[in-house]
Amino acid sequence: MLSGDIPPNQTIYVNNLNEKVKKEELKRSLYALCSQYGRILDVVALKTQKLRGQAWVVFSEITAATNAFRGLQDFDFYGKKMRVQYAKTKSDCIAKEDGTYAPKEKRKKQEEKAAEKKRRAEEAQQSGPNAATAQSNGTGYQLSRLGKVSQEPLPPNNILFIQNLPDQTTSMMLQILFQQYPGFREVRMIEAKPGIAFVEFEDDSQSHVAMLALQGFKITPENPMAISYAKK
DNA sequence: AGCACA
Repeated sequence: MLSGDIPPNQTIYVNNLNEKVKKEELKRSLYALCSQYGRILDVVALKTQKLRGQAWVVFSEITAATNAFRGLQDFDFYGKKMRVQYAKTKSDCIAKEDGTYAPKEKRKKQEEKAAEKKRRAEEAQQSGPNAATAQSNGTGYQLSRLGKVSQEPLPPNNILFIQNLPDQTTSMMLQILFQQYPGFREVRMIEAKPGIAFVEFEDDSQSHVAMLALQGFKITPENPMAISYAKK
């Protein structure tokens, strides 16, 4: 078995990831994908020579990690099959929770950190706040956004209309989520209209299944997506 | 292939 000798851990270790994906997007997409299995406390990814192509997703429960471990094995993610294992050690954010956290043995890692920081600057990517670091939200609805969500009842349609998406959402993120449901065809986003998207399925019943499954799904903790049928 | 986190 792939898990080999590694005992269950509430953090999963994922590798064989597409190294071309920018770090922030990678983390956000992993957050979105893994949220289906439970509450996520943190997503860690580094693009250093040694650590690119890998990530750690920290769940609040081991059971969630176990479900993700099984459910996401070989999942097609940015064109590569995810390989999932349990992490070998406890994540810092967990250690901090249970009081066992001990600051690192410094030096030697410092150089790596510095290099990473430099790389990040070169990447010159637009960044948002934490995003994937998530959690501790409670009821966190963004009222300004939700106010804009229209809620008229509409007749079934094979095309879904998605609202209240966070600004950093990409069509690839939505594809990763929606392609898990049968009949998926494509995602369409409009540059001029942030926060919304259209997702097309082959027929009404298939779009309905996806709508039920992903209704209220949070790509970030503040943005539960509002899914309705598109207008004809 | 590669198991980190300020």
